Amino acid sequence: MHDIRAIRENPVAFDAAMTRRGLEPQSSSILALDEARRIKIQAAEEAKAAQNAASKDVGAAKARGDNAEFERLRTLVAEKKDTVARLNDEAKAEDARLSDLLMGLPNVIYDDVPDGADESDNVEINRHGDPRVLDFPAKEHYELPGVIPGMDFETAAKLSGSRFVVLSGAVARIHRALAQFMLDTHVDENGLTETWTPILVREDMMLGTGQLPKFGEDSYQTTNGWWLVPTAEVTLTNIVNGLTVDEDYLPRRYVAHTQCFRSEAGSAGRDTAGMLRQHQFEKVEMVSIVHPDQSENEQKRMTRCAEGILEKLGLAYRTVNLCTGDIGFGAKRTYDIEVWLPGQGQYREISSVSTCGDFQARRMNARYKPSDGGKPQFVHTLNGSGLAVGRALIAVLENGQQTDGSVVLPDVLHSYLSGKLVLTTDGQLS
RNA sequence: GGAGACGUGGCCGAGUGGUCGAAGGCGCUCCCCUGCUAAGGGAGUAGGCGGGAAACCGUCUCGAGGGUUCGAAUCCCUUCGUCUCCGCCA
Repeated sequence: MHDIRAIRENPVAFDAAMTRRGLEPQSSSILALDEARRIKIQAAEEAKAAQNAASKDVGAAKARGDNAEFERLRTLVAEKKDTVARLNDEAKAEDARLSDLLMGLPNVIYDDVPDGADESDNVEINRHGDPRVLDFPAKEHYELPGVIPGMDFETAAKLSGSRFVVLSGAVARIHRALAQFMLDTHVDENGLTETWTPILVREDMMLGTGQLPKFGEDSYQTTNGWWLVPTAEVTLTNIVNGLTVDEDYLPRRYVAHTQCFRSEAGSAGRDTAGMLRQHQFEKVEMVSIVHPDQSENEQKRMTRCAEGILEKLGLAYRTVNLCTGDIGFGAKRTYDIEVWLPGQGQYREISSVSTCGDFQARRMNARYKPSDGGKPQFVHTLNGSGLAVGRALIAVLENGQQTDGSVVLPDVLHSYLSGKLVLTTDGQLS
């Protein structure tokens, strides 16, 4: 949601911001709606003020016991009522029109976000480790002999359809180990608060974080109106929905390991092999609710948290600043972290760390009360994957592959795998 | 799933149709007094929206939405949530 006052004050800047998003200038239609809305509000409030004043006179007459005057005034006020109701409805309608328009417009992007049309224009800002060079043809994760028995797409298709998977045995264990490792690291070393949330949410929550109203096609909804979260960003961020917290409540740093559900509408045919892109997947998600002055540092901090997981897993990655054509609806800036996948011979997204400024906070009406006693201000919200578990599994499997087809797993998983850090070619841990 | 109760300001808690944005208490802020890890006195203490340079004015908000009424925190409906009892259950 955008600050209508800011648009009023500087419509040119707002149009420039929307243009960077590839949209037409919006300010003239916004300001027209705003003007109409304010006129209606004024008219409605003036009429209501008159009615309220008259109603007091009615009460006074009644109290006095002046029945004739009471009846006369009562009729008079009754007549005003219709006008007030009409003007009020009109004001609400104008307000809704403006709100609908604003809710559908994406966040204003920071200046240091590169211009560009698609992911090829993203700008690399960090790189760690060297892509592993194999002296044999690299396999994709689902081609590895030790993986095949534990990653069953046929059974999943029978159960649920395409873009689902059944994991079993060692592969399922490694998948779980990765999630636990990430969660523990974030809690023990990064100071995030472990959180467990619902994954079915009300529509308002999806509006709050920006999945709705524009991207309903990307998520699933139950018959009674709940939405399955596409990411725990929805629940973790909306924890502060509707709240005005004390300043010293901030920052709030959450991490949760949850299932995520995405329809993947529009990505038909893409990444159909393996478990890179699924309708249901797990993710360890980080969310920070911070004071506006802290959000710039916080994005760096969160990015380091995500990168740290990859470093501990011994995986090569690069971090890119998403360009204007690739960045999401609610973000002001997004750093994607891409892990090297030998099987594909390329870097693929495994984490996305976004700062949303006060964009989501305005939608959620999430504020903090300054310690100095000032008026409540909107908080800033950030979210980042730390990491996508399924993709981390892929990365670990592909990067650990050996000449003989076995897979050597990262040392940090030692305690999570009972010390068995090799996935043998027949699918066992040893 | 069935039956019932409840939802007021930062907190507690009055208020069942009339000048109530809302008594009182607590907490907090400022001032005075006192003079020492006590007490007392006074004032102030929600937010959104609209108008205004500002002071300030108007409007809305007593979980949320709608309705009845000249007028609702108070009556009605819907909805969300909490609690109690019964049933069921991982």
